[in-house]
Amino acid sequence: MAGDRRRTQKEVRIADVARLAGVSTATVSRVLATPDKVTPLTHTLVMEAVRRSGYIPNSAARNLRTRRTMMVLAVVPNLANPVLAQILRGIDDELTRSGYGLVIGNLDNRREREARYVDLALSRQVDGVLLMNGHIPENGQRDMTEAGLPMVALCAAMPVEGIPHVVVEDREAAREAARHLTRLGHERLAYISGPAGHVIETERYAGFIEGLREAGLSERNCLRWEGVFGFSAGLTAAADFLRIDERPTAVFAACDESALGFIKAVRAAGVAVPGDVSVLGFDGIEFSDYSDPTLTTFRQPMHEIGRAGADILLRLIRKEQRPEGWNLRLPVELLERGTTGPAPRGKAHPTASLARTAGSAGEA
Amino acid sequence: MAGDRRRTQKEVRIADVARLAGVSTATVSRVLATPDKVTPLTHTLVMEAVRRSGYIPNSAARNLRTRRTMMVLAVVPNLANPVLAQILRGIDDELTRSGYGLVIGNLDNRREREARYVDLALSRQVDGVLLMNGHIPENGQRDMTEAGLPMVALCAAMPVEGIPHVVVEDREAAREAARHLTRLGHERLAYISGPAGHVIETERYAGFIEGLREAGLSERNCLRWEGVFGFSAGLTAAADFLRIDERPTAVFAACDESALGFIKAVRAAGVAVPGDVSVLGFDGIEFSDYSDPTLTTFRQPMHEIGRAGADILLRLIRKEQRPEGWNLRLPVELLERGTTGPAPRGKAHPTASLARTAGSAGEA
DNA sequence: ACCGATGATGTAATCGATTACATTTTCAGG
DNA sequence: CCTGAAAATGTAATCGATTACATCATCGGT
Repeated sequence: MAGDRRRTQKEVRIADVARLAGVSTATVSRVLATPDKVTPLTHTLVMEAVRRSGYIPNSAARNLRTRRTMMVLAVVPNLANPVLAQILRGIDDELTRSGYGLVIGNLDNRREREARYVDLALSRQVDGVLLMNGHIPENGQRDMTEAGLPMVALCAAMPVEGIPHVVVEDREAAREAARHLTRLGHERLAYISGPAGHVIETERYAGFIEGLREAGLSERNCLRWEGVFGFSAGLTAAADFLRIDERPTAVFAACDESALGFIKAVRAAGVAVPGDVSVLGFDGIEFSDYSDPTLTTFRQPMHEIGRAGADILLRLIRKEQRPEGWNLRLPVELLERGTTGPAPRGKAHPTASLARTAGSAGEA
Repeated sequence: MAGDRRRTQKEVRIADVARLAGVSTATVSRVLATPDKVTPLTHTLVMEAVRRSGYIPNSAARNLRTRRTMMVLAVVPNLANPVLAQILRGIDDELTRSGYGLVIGNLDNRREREARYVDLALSRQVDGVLLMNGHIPENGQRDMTEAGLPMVALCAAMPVEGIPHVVVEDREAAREAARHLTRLGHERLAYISGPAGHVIETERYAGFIEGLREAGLSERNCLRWEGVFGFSAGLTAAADFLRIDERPTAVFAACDESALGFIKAVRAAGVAVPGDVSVLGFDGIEFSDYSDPTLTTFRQPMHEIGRAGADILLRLIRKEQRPEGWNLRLPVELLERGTTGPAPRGKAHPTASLARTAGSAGEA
């Protein structure tokens, strides 16, 4: 009766099971962990005791002893980003297959949030870390490398050596973007960037310019609008676009949302897509196929990025010898859809009526 | 030299810090946990030792002793769903504020995945659970309630008593949907459902029918297409729609993706939205404002659902007395945008040319 | 100058599993 | 039937923190 009231639900410990089964705790543990090291009889005995008592091992105790938590931390800049969400699904798939759990380290685009996840990792609350934020998180005092925890970078390679990464062919894709657009006859282009200085951002821009050069153009033919990954970048870019005298006839956006934001805003102002301006996205999010017109874009293998990244991380955790293929560069696929078309011909200002900043400073 | 090689990175334990600072482990622990219970001198001494040694408490040990993990599990049907992603952001915000971490239990729409998260919860790997899947997860043997863990249901109330929930006014909203559409003169309606039997699904349908009744119609005026939460439901619904003789003039979809899928498919077949058919969504995902035309829909307070749910859970974890407001029904807001308009008048078949299943079985 | 209360610190038990090592059982081979 | 290796099981140390309890120091009040 005494000491009875405070535990509404019984806490069953391994010792209870052992007593119930008439064996030692060691044997119970073995039955659960290595069933083949145990007599069939004891096995059934113990399992029955487990069943009857409703025993579930306490993971804190287990983690302490085994020095493993079977948990992985995924640090993402923004949980709500559809690309990252898909990558997380891929990660989750692979982790689940190996019995690992997923802890989300959502930065919500605020870098100061990293500190918390550094602590999480360094306190060994997880066995490994997947980084999708393009750099090593730090908390002011220390950074994540200090723990000696297995880490893998996704989407963007790390600025330091020794961390395997899974990325896509950003540069090549951007080059193809330039090829695609110039081939359609576009000569005045624009680029809506992601966050300045971001690795993949830099890659994509560089690739785009390279592609322009190949086509006999240069970066002087290409406007650059600074932005973030999101709709807003497209909106502000569009605002500028509409203000411009000699408008670009093709726009390459570093992500689909920017592209879609841009399209919405310019169409609202009467600009036709792709009639007046072609728009090319990047990512291939599900929604890009449901806009009107459907968005021409590059499809990233999002699920596979996550899956492969998690796979590599698990191998690191298991301390497998580093084989080839610790670094992956996955290809992307150009989806030619409805928002790109031939450059408008003839007049320099396809939408001259809207160009308010200059009368008609035309050229050809 | 011996035993030196296997630890590339030193594992600093609390005892090391204690020795370095010339105090006991208890004091070190106190400095870190309850700094006010300690002399300023010892405080600096210990902190200095912590700094010098790079000590970080081992969370497994701490969790074992304190019986807390400072982690919360969120069970979601589908991580990539934009509504759930936004809710997760809200959850994360609130958890972060209290120093809690977030473990994701992604079901990926496969119910058998629940088992794993039941184990996770029952093994006390987390301090509480947020359920967004509309029922109590089980693993065949046992279900989540057995652990006596704090739980809160989000989006959908639980079929059992005793679990606080945060939901939105699904029924009221659906009634308003009916009101909105009938007021525009629509009399032949259709409903694209979510997964059959899903709580919120049931609520929304019931509300919609109620609304129709109020307008003097009945469920005989309303087609019902079974679906899931996603684009595909809209596509299949559209396929059926296009096949129909007497087409509905207004469609209410249980989620924005279904609505958008429907719109894409019918427009591809030459049906005008909202000219020939009005479409009303639910959720108010970010994209719904970037489709063309922009989607008329109900905006859920997604972030707030997550935030409030996490808040309640944290209070449960802290064993606060149950005040009022453990159950929340948040309002939704109708966003009247571009996909709903007056019912097409005159001919019974606004798009008769497309109705291939019947010649012209018109009426009015 | 002494007492008791208050506050700071130390000692050691504790959380609940895993596992190294010791012990017992089993069984093939002589 | 005996022997020794292999297999099964048991005993107890261990993981690394927190915290109850014991001890010691401090200090105001008389």
